[in-house]
Amino acid sequence: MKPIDIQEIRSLALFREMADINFETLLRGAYIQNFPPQIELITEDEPCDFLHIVVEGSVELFSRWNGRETVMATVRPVSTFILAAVIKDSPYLMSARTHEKSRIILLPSKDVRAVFDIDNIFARSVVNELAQCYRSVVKTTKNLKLRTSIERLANYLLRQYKFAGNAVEFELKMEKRLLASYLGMTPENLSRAIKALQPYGVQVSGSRVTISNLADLIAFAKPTTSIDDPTY
Amino acid sequence: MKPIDIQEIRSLALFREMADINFETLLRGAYIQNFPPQIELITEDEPCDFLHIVVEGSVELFSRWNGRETVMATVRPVSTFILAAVIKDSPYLMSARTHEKSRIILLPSKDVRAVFDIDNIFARSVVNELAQCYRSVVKTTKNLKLRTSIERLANYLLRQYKFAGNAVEFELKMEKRLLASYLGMTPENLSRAIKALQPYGVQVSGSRVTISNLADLIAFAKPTTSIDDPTY
DNA sequence: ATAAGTATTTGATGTTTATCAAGGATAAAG
DNA sequence: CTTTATCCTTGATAAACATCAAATACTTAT
Repeated sequence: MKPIDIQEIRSLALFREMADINFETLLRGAYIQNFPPQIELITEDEPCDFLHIVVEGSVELFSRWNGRETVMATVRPVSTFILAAVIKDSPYLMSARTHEKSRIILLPSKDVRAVFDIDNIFARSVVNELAQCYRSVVKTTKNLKLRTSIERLANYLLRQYKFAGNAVEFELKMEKRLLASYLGMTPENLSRAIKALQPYGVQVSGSRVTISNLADLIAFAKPTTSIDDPTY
Repeated sequence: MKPIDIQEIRSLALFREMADINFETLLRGAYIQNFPPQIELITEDEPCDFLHIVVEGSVELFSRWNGRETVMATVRPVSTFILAAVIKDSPYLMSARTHEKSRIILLPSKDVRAVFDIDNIFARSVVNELAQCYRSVVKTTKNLKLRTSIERLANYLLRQYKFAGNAVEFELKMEKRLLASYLGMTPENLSRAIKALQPYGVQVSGSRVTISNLADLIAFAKPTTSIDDPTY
């Protein structure tokens, strides 16, 4: 593993404060691997063997039922996924596949649990991370139950606007097909939803988004911290 | 507080294994209160002052946005709610109101956090509880994104059937209006969804549910552990 | 027990969203 | 630079779901 990777992982909130010796224990058992795009890394319902950390590229978390499939989240560097399954030693609730070519670190679950058992600082970081994850999924549920698909898109664009440093022009971070699934709609309806936002000052050409009338878009989207602020 | 209540709380997974002295610290700052039905106990976006424990009655967790409202969960004795907000010292993401007349214990957030800081066993219980909560909301999201409203109802009925000890006759635990909101549909559509399940051997009269053809209902609902098993 | 109020059901209708089919744009591969 | 494949868009249609209004069934209070 490259020293630069180790640095980056160590700087994650989850690992930042733990004892050196325990961090080293985790690293000793760690694998690092490069995966091509579209490789299924983990599969729903299977036992949980590793805590995954995306170092480069990106990973989709998705779920299948009865022939249908939905994107639950996209994980970008540097962050971990499926911590809850690792801690509870339970099967995965979601599948994961690389979207782009990705570099992934695999920490054996039992090492993570062993360190969790002896390092109280790490245990506290795990609590914070899980509380964060929990709140994030609650926001997702509220978003799905309280808003129409056009409203979800409008608020998604405003979140991206903010993420881009209040830039009224930015690039979509994923293909529209994936974005549609993430937002809980079909690709066809995403196309139509984009058109429906034109009167509120949104232009999308390819992956380039331009918000020409921020005030109108905000008035339509009615964003609220308790759904749309990821830090809240 | 009655000794019987203390017993029950102590027997919750969250408090079962912590040191006596710390449990007593929590109790010292605790309030217990009786609330009439339909009292708003906590309000979304407000600072989080207490960890709540329902001892008797029931509480709805719900959320509002733009004049709409949705039921996120129903909390029944004996269990806690809004642990994540307490631990992160963040505003509530959901509102809560008593559904029936309820007895609620209030543990000041700062006491909970103080004990969390010194009692590692308690901290580990918090992790387990949060991981559980997280997985539960992920299941909710999958349920909403992958299933139609009739499918959600069918699987809900099967979960209740199981919860009632595999009884093909049982009572709905909440009013249909609330159930509809919980399942992400209108009351009108819940009525129609119930009718739509008649061909699969479901009769509902008032709050009494009878499943006369379990095999057919299962074949239609296609339940899966990774969405429908609360212990998974 | 009766009346008033609330919850549920039903029918009619409208909106939202999905599906299917086809055409157009874009990107990767030769 | 062209071909091929993939993705995206558009239109037509259908299904799912919401809304409104009215009727019926429950509850609750008197």
